[in-house]
Amino acid sequence: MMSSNKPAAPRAQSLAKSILGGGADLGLFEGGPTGRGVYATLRDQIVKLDLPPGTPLLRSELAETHGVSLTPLRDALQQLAKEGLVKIYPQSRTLVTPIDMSAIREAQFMRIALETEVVRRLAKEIAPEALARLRSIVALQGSVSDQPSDVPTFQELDEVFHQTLFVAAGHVQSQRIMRSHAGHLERLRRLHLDDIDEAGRILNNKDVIEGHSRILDGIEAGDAPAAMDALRQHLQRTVDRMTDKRAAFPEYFTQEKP
Amino acid sequence: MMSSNKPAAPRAQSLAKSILGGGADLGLFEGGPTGRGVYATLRDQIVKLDLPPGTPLLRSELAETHGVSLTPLRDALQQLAKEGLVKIYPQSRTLVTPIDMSAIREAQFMRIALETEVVRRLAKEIAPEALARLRSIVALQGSVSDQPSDVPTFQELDEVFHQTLFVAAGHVQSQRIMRSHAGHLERLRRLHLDDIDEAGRILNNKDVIEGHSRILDGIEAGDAPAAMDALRQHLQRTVDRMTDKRAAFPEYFTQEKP
DNA sequence: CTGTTCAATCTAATATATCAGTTAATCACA
DNA sequence: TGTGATTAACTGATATATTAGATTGAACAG
Repeated sequence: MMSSNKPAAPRAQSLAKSILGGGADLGLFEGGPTGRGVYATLRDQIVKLDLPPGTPLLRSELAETHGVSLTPLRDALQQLAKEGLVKIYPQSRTLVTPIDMSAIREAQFMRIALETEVVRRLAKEIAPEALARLRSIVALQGSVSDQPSDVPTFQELDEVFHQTLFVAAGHVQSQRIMRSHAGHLERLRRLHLDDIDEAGRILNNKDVIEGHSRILDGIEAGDAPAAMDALRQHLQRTVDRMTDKRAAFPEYFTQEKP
Repeated sequence: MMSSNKPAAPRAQSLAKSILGGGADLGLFEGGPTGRGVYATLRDQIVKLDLPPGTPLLRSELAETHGVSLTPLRDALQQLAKEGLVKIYPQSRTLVTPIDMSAIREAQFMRIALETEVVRRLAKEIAPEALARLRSIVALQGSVSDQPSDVPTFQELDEVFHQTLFVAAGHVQSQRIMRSHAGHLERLRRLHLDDIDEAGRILNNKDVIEGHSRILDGIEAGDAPAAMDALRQHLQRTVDRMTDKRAAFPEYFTQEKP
């Protein structure tokens, strides 16, 4: 496993892009192409905090800005509301929602539950080519440097790894459903990624790679409890690193009881 | 535990209704009250197979039949499409989808994964009043007879039990998300429930009650593996009883490779 | 008889208008 | 000064009209 100080190799970048390139809507948008385009744009802006929590979304303005009529815009806002990223107040107004820690906990719960079950099943049976693919992803991660400029690529490969687990288990759809409810978590993650030093701390490449390896070791050995424990520790470690950003950005979060 | 040949006691029925009474949309519909009403009606018809797979849904007719305009009808159809119950062909037509076994497998996978994690967490920590509540639900199930007329009530209590597990673990939202993708499974179940003799065989009260009790025993003993295994067996037993209805109703199902 | 082309019809997506409810500002009164 | 009522403006939900794409059937050619 080599660690290089150059930008991520083209292979690492292209693999991540080709698998994850699909786009923001995860196939969950219903409606025509116009609405889909507005939805993707708005979702991106919300998740990237370009439209921060509390922002009022004025339909007449948005329709003009995006050059669309009220109907596809409505479709887009309804989908965003279903994901909890927007709150539509009937007959009144539409606001970007604050980051909701309970939604985040739910997303984390779902992830742990679903992915643990995936790993359990893979430990019982996995196609050799799937295991080989997972191993090669981990190896590819090892070729990505710790440089801040490579953080996005490493993170994408991390996502590829986890997605490949679901693919191998034949349950991609569950991952899609799970991810479609992860908008709050994405925003929280964004608060961290905006700080590149901190991002580096969160995504400690060596730790992540080791975690992935231990998961695969358990799977390969047919040892479901070991694989599941490795995954739990891996995911828990990720969660623990999310230092509480609420003190720095209280206005971004829902008010929660102590 | 007494088994009576009279219709389910009012308490059993009222408890189930008061908890599950919420309605068909699980809070996932976005749009106004008109669209919500049409959505609920259509979903009910689809799930009950009153609108069987393959049925074309003509918007002009539906709008007239339900006394609504095209916009709320559109909202309703889009939500149904998101749940996979309807397929909207752009610029062309809208059809009720066939029952998709892969969607059913996904729903079952999600259920097993989420509920196993719930049970695991409850075995580590559960509020005494929550455990008492679960025990009382099981006791109430024991008071429901095996009579065919009591099948709906028993089934509802079954749902109450499982929902209460999620409530106790603080993850009701995950269950809602899971159930919102269970329309295909609901239709398959419907094929069975239409045959009351078979429904009785599927829902063997004593087995179900015993399964619930073993889950709670594991939880109460703080024995996560035992509780989880009990749940797995319980859910697996339910799945196994779903005899393959495809031979009898091939036209209701998607074509699958053998 | 089969395949291709074309036009009419049908249906969903989008555009625009109207209705229904909410909100904020102003005024009157105590 | 504070409170309640009124009204105009604003915004989302619904209704209706138009556009864009798909489908079907008829006619024609080989």
